Amino acid sequence: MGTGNKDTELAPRFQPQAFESKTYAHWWDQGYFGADRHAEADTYVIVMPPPNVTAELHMGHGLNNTIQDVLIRWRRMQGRQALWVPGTDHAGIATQNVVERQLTAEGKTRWDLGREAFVERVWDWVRETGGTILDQLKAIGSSADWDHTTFTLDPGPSRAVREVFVRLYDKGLVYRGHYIVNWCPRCATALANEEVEHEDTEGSLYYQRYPVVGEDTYVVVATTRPETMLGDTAVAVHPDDERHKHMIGKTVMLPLAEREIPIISDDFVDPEFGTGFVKVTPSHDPNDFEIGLRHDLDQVDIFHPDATMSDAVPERFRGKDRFAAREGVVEELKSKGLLEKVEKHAHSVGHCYRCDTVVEPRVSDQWFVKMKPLAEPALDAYRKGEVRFVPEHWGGVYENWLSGVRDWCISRQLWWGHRIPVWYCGSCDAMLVRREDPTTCSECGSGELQQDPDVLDTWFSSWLWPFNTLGWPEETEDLKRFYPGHTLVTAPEIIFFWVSRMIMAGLEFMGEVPFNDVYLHGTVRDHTGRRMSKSLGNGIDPLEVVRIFGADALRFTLTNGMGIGADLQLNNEDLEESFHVGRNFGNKIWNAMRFALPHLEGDVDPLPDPDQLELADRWILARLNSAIREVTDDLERFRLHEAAAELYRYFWNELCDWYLELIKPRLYNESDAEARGVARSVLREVLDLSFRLLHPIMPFITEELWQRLPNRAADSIMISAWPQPVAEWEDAEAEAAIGQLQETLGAVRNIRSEYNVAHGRQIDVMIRAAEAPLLRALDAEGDAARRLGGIGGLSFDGELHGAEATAVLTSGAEVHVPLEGLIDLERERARLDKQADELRNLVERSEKRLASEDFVKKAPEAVVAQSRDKLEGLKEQLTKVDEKRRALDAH
RNA sequence: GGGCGCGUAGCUCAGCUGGCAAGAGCGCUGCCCUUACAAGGCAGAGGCCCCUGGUUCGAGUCCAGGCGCGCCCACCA
Repeated sequence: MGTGNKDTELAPRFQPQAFESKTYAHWWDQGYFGADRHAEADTYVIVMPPPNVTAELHMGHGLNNTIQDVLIRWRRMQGRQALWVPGTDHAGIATQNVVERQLTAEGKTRWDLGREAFVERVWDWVRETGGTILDQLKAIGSSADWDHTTFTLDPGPSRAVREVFVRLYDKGLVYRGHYIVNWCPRCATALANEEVEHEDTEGSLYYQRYPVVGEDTYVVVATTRPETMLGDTAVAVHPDDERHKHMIGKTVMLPLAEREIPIISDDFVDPEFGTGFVKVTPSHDPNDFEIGLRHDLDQVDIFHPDATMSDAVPERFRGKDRFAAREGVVEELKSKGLLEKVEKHAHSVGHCYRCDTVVEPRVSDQWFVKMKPLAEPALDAYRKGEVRFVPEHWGGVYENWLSGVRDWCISRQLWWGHRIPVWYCGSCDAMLVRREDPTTCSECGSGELQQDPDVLDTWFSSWLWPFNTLGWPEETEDLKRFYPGHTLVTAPEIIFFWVSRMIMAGLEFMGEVPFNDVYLHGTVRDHTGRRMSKSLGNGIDPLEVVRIFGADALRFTLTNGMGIGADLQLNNEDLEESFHVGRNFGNKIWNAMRFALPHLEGDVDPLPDPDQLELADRWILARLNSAIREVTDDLERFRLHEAAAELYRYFWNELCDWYLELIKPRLYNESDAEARGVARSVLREVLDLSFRLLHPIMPFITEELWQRLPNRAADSIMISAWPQPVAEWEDAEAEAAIGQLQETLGAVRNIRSEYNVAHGRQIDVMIRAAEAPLLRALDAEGDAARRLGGIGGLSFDGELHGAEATAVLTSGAEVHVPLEGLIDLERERARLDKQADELRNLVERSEKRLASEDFVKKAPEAVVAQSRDKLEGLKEQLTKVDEKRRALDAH
């Protein structure tokens, strides 16, 4: 970086704590996170799913933001004007609940404080804790443009909310209605359908007798909620129900309440269920509400907002909680002989998604958004391919939901949030829907205006996120330049809440979808498979992981571990087990550089002409090319786990295990400056490009090490160019040669290991029937090969005596190791027999395949040819193994 | 009631458009503190790819059915 740490000595261990925060601060100071709205390049925009403003970072955030940062860093390196827009959400109901819980602990309620003081108290809490999470995101390396940080209650987004409300109202898409909605008695507010979580519950079905007026008989209704009978205003049967249709028009006496209610007929009733008679409670059941409208039934609201019984019920029940009332009702019915029976009954019960209280359907005045007109374009856009989902099947979920979408209840009886921009005139009853606060009534001039007490659903501001963060409704430069964006990274559970609504809002207000790709990642789980959550106490604190293992280890582990659309399991009881792979990989990278650095002192020439390169150089460049191709392709297809795995494999098993070892002879040989120079140039180049490939996933260590490389092309790896494959680096010849060398050394090492040849002891190796690639490799990399195999004398095509350990390679080349005194003939026979068995097996399979006329005729020619070659090779291997085995017998 | 996902080594999982002599990490076994790395190196053991049928020259991969797990939606009185 600017200061340029040029130490050639690195600490022997990777210690991320030593540089991560310093590196991050430097990036920010240099302004690398911002996109230039005036630059020519194509943009790449991600809007961050805004975490709740008072949230603390958990692994879900860690995963979500790591993915986004990988994509942003990669696209930025590709030269796109990459903008990642961060921010926080006021999270109406969630935040209000937190503060209410604080009040509860103090023995107070929000009503004790009053609206103004309560909201001020929430603001205090937000000021105290808000934004913490953004700092925590920085600790994991997030390169969001913090200058664009937005809070959903900021003046801009607040203006946007009003603008949207008024526009939709003017279009008739926002309306006020007296409907039955989901009501949370604890939060004392309405909820949208999506905010209700259904849980299967083993409940009871109560069969209750309602005496028929004027007759000595009764009808039996079945219900899971006996207490609601106090609000019944009818009993219904199906119009075609032969058993019961004669009852239509009669009247029953509602027990306990002692009210007379009619028997009516309605198509809704399923004659198969229960007795065929249904109690109708228009105030407390969505279906009954509809029936009530059709038949003009009374609505008897038997609950207070907190679900205690209201004055509409007989005095003895008043004030009781709904569940206590249920018991009371059941007891009384039983004692009066009006409870026929009780059956077990499985059904699902709705719970508030924020406090888990059982939701109560309740009739009230609420504001709604008419969804159909907004949903149609959103469906179209999806069907035309303007929005794609990864994994694809989520598109079906999106489509399904939008196709059957119901109107969206957007008013909340909360105090924390965007106030509904509607005023009611106290003198002429006019309703004013305004962008700006009115002071007088436009109808009558009165100043007696009361603003609607409710606030808007949090998602009513979130759905504008892709453009309200860019200044909308102002026609800002940002908006023109950075809308529409490109990728949304989030979890599948908010497809309904957020993803689909953003698409609707984008189309409605901007005329374009807000992003093209929706990447949906899985859930982080603990080692027992449970979702990690605060309430379960099984979470892992990402910051603790950063402290112990570093942000890069965290990021690598998350990226590498999260298969596309799959969940990620981590062990919250053993952080070492979960994160050491990432940490170890960091250490490997660190040590590769630690090895390389002393060899890169002084001037390092650029890559020489191809004809000056050694075989190993050509090989690593070809392998690097392949890594560039694969990693880029994986990122393009959101296959981050495969990108990570490929990088791990390439860097560790090719670059470190082989290339660094192969060039050691040249690097250590000071007497051949030219050969050493070539190795240094290639080493520098390969590390440079490898660090760049690694950078999106492991930004800190790559920056730290890249800064120490000579001949850097940029001030920071963050803004260096993403590697491109180089056509001249393709080199099948080098790949074949080194490939055969690897197999040869593998065979030698295997023999050493099988015969427990001491590590320091050199052995002679004789190779017979080597093909050109292997000869070439042994010629070019002989010194290294000797070192890696602990080989003393290397000879070719000599006489066999029988007392050698032998391996036959796939090319047919034979590796013989004379082991005077060490060789155990029995053991060697067994080795060869095992090898021969395996080969015979393969030969058999291969022959069988080729013997099939269908295969030869129908399979592609290349496949058949490959199969023939393979068989030939196998046979040759087998022959040689057999030969050697016979020679051993003769010995 | 409808829909979706998953079932591959002891564990956690890759395996994308069918060509696999089925992979990785951890764990396990043996040898090695070889001057980049013991957070390491080298060598190895370990698999009815859930079951049954089908399509195909060829199935871990595609199709159908079954079993087992998980999730989502639904006006389940």
